[in-house]
Amino acid sequence: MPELPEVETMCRGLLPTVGSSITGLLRPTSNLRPIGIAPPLNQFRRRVLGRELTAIERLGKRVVLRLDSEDRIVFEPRMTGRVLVSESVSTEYIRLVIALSGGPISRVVFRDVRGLGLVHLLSPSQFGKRLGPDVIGPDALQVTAEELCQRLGSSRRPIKVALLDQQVVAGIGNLYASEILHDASIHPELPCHQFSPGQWQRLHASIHQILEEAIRCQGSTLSDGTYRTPIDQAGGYQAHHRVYQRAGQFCLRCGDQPILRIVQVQRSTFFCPGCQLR
DNA sequence: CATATGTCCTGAGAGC
DNA sequence: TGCTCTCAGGACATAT
Repeated sequence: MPELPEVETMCRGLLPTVGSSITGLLRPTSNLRPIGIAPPLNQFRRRVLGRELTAIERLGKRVVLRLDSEDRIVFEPRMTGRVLVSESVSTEYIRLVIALSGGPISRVVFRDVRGLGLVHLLSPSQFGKRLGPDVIGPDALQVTAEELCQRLGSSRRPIKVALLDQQVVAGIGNLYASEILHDASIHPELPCHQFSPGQWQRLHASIHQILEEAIRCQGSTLSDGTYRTPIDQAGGYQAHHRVYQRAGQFCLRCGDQPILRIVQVQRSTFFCPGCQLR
């Protein structure tokens, strides 16, 4: 499941496309249900053909390709969406191909097994309305401890639930939320309004610590193998997981409590009852 | 307004 | 073996 570190890895893989021009937009014929592409393919193609890529940016868990027309192509991988630049990749589940010329990368592929992902072409005003700062919170790598406290200090929600809210802070998903809270020694069910100033500081430090390390490892490739880097390699951060999918195994920090799995908002949360006190 | 729940999707794995 | 069932969780729509 692509969260901030995985999407950052996708963006870095796409960086060499800056300066290239779009020469084609293809949707492989298949029995696959077409994933959400807006506007419809013909109009999409008309607006992007011949355009130059001017920047690759990450917006929370989305990949943004800026064009010289100021339109933006936005990849939203959601659960199983993947961005690939590799030539030698299976054609299975490919939903969209962007052909390029004038640079080292000749095609960008959006592949998605479950098909929950989306690709949008947005004008500047659409982009501002749908993905502007009122809709998407500050990036998890930019947010300060003070901002976290401001945004959540009066919320009654459990911290794990609040961290998944992209309007609060952008980029954290289910996997890294558990890892971050374990690193910060904060119980996932602790309501935000009960936080001490020191806990906001620790949370902030752990957000940075965990996400930066996961980026260095190029993200987490889980046993289902759904996420891989843009050149189709496995990430490495799964070897660093301390709680995620480790229910029943002893905590790697305190060593005397087994990791528990609970469910919050219909999502699994993993934590150590010894290290993460309420 | 804040918070809670339902929905989409397909492959993997469990259980019989 | 082969079927059915459940689960995984992004973002958004709808409900309380």
